[in-house]
Amino acid sequence: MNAKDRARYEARARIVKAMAHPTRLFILDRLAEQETCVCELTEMIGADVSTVSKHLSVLKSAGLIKDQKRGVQVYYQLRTPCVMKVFSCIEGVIENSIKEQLELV
Amino acid sequence: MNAKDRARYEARARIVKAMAHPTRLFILDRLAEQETCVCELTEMIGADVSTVSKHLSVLKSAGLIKDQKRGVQVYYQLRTPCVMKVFSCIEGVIENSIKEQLELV
DNA sequence: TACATATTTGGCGATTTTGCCAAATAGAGG
DNA sequence: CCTCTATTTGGCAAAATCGCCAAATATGTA
Repeated sequence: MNAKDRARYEARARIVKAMAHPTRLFILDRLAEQETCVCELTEMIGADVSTVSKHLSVLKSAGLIKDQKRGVQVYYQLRTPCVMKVFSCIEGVIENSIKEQLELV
Repeated sequence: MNAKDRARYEARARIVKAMAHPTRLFILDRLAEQETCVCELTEMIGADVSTVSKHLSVLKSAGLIKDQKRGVQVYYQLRTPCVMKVFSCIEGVIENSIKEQLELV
């Protein structure tokens, strides 16, 4: 594997890593449905605001979401809808695993 | 967010985390093309065999790949082809980011 | 200006991840 | 049985991630 390929996989990994957390997956799921402000997300998630804010900043630096300030509040939006396709793939993997475990019994 | 939802996002995150490493993304990419043995992957990646083996075990426990022993060698295969869709989504995110950076200039 | 609310940032301890080495395990062939 | 090759596992130190608290910042309002 040459340097160029290595760089490509690292770039991809940066984005996948940004998604690799239950709270961040929840945020993406929610934003796919509708844009939401930090305070609302914080309430839904039930963690410290600073924690939620940091998760948002991870998603934003990865280019997955964008923000828009309105008054005192900051609304976050999904930048690309294809994130949902990723979810359906993941669900497929989970279903496969469950099926297989049933077959073993 | 209730306990059931929380569990669902954690299950998803386990799988996304399994993909969240450049070497593991490379392995998935390669296996999508053709099944490959550990020794071959190790050579392509250029890391210690034990390192590659551990990466493979991460992908396997997540249910993303499966192995098949043939003689002394172990061949790994993709368990679901939809991983490639994830890649195309990721590429889209990367392209969006690049476009936007160009617009800023 | 002073105050209240919303959000981000700095920092810290705790946990997890990563990659290498060394050692253990497994199968093929002499 | 012994040896060689392929692979996995145990263990450890370095690096990254996580979540909370405290403090800083920003904005709307009295």
